[in-house]
Amino acid sequence: MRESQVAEARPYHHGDLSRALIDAARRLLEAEGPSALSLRAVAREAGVSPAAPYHHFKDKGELLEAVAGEGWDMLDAAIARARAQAPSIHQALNEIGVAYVCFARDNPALYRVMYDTARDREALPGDMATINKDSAYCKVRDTLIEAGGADPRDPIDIELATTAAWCSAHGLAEMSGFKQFAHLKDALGGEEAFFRAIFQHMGLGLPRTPN
Amino acid sequence: MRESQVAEARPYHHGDLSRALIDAARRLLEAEGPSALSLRAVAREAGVSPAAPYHHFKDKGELLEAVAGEGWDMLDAAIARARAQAPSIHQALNEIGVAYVCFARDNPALYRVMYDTARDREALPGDMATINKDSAYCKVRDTLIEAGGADPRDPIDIELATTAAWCSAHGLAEMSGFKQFAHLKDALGGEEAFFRAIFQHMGLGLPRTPN
DNA sequence: TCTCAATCTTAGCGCCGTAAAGATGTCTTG
DNA sequence: CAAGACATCTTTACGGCGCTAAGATTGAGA
Repeated sequence: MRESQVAEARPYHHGDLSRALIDAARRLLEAEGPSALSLRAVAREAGVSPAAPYHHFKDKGELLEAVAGEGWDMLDAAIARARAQAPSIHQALNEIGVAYVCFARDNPALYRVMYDTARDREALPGDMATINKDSAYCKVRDTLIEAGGADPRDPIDIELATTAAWCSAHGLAEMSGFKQFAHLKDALGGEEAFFRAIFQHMGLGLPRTPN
Repeated sequence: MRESQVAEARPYHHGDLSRALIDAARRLLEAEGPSALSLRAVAREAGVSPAAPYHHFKDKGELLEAVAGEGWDMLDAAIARARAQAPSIHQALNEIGVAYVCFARDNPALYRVMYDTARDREALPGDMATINKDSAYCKVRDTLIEAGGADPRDPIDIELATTAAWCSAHGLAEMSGFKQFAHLKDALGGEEAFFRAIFQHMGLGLPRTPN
């Protein structure tokens, strides 16, 4: 080591700062929470000046969008895994739901950023169907049809059923970290059991009876 | 008018600044959105100096808690109205759900503040049952029992069913403003029809069939 | 009336997002 | 290989933020 400098004096032009910034943001996000994620802190974490990110992202929002994008990819992968491992089609829906909520529980800050950035934008889960055939939304939709929870010949019904399932899971995901459920989780023997019980009550994908 | 001053030079000690600050916050919140709500802006809106609020609230969070508290009161009232007006017990659940989501749609920024402050705290909807017998949570729970969606002799089942319903509604409420549902809302002839259709698919409070 | 405590203001700290302008290194073209 | 064009990064600076400390003002109780 030619210098006692620990960070060994980053070279000329850094190489791939976009990548480094996104990684730094994700690190900070899960370590300190969403409120602590400032653009300056990200730059600090990546070892560059506060203005450097602006050569790779238009503003803070655009960096967060990039972070959120990776989040959606991770979520897609988790849903795919859950669906592949489910023993039956009827269990698949519950497994997908549990996987969804577990993702939110394990990446709470990332999950919030994903929806915060999706809120304002034009594209959102419902629209992902048109963008990405491997999206979690499509997997939920197809599983729902296969399980008999939606009429495969009625596009509106399909979208409604998928949206209903998605919203239910999102609601639980948003509240999964709330401390008041602690006694329910204890009573049921763990968080996943709690999630499963809630999904049971939601009756996702079950044939609907008239009201 | 003794002065061309429009705001006519606020008197000695203002009178009830807490109240004025909460009102100013709510005004700003719905006018400019949650991100625009700074403590300084609230003070400006109320016509006092940036430091004045600190004599009434420990910090920004405490002011937001006060705002959120009024939000929960408003929500309780809306739920009570919906339940009272429902013609049948089975329709009551759907009406409550629709009222809940309409509240979130009509007060989006307030709704976010309500959950943002609830997230960190110890108390939350599930816990409100112990605090306020008139809370929306209790109304949902009682209606659920009456409709046969929960076993009245199983406290755990009651809480699970209520939580499931609550989470479903919250999920839809959170996403109710997403622009991608526009075509569904159009196809169904309005926002409320869309909410109703989603709740229909969720099957809230219906007797559950085994999985 | 005098004092005191509550309330409000001014001033200032360090943080933030962002813009403008200068420095530094790479790439292209002759 | 030289030289200018270009991308990338840094420095500096602006206004706004949450919050604190110290000083001014005022209403209320002794």
